[in-house]
Amino acid sequence: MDEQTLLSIKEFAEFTGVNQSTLRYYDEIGLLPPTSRGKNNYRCYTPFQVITLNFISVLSELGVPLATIKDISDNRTPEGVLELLTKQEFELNAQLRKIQKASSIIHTFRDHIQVGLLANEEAITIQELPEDNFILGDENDFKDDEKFYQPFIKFCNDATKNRINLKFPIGGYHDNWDHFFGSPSKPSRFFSSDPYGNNKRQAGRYLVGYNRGYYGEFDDLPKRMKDYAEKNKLVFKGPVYKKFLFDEVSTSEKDNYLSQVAVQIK
Amino acid sequence: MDEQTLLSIKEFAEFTGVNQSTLRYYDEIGLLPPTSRGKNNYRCYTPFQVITLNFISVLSELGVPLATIKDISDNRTPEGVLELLTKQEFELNAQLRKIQKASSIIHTFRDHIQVGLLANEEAITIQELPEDNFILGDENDFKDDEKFYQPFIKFCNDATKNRINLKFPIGGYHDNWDHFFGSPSKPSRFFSSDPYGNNKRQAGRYLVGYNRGYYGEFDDLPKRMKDYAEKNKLVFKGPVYKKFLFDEVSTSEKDNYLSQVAVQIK
DNA sequence: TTGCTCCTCACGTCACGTGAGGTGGC
DNA sequence: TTGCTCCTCACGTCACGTGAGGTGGC
Repeated sequence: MDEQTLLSIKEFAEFTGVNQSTLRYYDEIGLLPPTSRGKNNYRCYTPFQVITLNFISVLSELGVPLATIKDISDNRTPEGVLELLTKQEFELNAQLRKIQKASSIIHTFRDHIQVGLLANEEAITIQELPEDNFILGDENDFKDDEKFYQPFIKFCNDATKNRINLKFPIGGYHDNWDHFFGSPSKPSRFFSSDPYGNNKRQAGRYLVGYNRGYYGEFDDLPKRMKDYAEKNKLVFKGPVYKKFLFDEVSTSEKDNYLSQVAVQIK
Repeated sequence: MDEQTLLSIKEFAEFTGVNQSTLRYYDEIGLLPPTSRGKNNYRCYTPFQVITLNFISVLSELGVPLATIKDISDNRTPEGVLELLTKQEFELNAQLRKIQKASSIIHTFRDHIQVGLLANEEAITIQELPEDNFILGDENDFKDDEKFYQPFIKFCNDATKNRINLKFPIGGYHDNWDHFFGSPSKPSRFFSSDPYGNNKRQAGRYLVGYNRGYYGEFDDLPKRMKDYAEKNKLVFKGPVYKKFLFDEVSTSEKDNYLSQVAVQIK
């Protein structure tokens, strides 16, 4: 093995896309020492170490600790490496599912904000809404004229039990229009806008209104929607859905939260 | 907001699955300070901060730096958050592709090792092999009686140009049987066992032999395969494929590398 | 007194990245 | 002399995790 056929740290880094300082670190911890040292004490790698390093970096990028990789590598046998790889394929599937879940969470939030930005906030409008999945929480129990902190805490508490993933946006649900009109800030239940949820908001024509203000503040929106419905001879059916298009996540000012209220029309 | 409706750090950690020490750290860097401090200086969180924290942890788990999250969060507007999320959805797709690529690399290595473990190393056998994708490198140029270090370095050098991902297992390719028989350790080309490659090893009947030893050491395997073919009146067609089932990655001893040689039978 | 929950501060850790200061051959 | 590649050593960084030692109310 003459020196011409060995790789300098620069070439080795270029072939593998791994930083030189990372290579020195791998040398330091004994994970991948160069095959030899040339004149000037330069590190020399054999071309085939490209294969080893590439394998190491695939595992490392997947989050396998270097100590684990070193353990296997120090005492590598086909059986041992096979076991690691089998475990990793399993792990990879878990990672894939996690990313897909994160993707759907981000998509749902993005969708909420986008609907908010496109909304004509002042107007009450009739809209054709598509089917929408969600998961309902247990029935809320408002004692006296309590705010919704307690019911919300209960909703969080029961989340695991109800298979609710609290990372999706959360909305309010009223059994029917009269319930909403009577106590607009006290939803019968909370729901999670989980696209894999097994409750469905039907596709169809909805009367939709918006309101700026903190969670539960609807000002005169219930009345404006009712007036609109009476003027246009509309009859409501089914539950009332409240979504918080702008909330904690997307606005710093509480007065600027944007709620959407939707109820289906017969 | 009386203290009963505020969450202790313990409850907050339980609702969100985030460690208490992480919460203290988020407080310290100003990313998510508790709404207030109770008696004893205890941290008190409002229930709705569950939403904020969940959002933070989704982003953080995707690798968004806390400093970036804090920047957006400090001055959050629907437009700003929308922009971040749009960027993140793009990023997520890149992550997905990366994981899928890693998955196929790991699967391919696993497959190589598994074939090696199941192989009857002593025997020359006729096997029905499935179609197999790969990517061919440029033609090798062996000067004099040079070892394959130089050609291999050239293969690595040209990898990007040839769209070869060096993270997949690498094998040797001979244009035909005579070339292999004449110089078994000097393949015409190297190839990468990339399942998305656009070269294909045909499905069909192959004569397959194995040999223990370092890269390029085939001992009497060529002769044994030839003898077997003559005895059984087999005629070879097409190229010879050499795979390294056990290599740098799966064995520490060079003498224990396991090569597989396969050539199609008419 | 014991248990429990919380507090702060300091230090450790993982996998590097970033200089600072120096070498050695063209 | 200048440029280039490499070296070592020290220190920084990111996002926490882990104690150690202390408080405060039942």
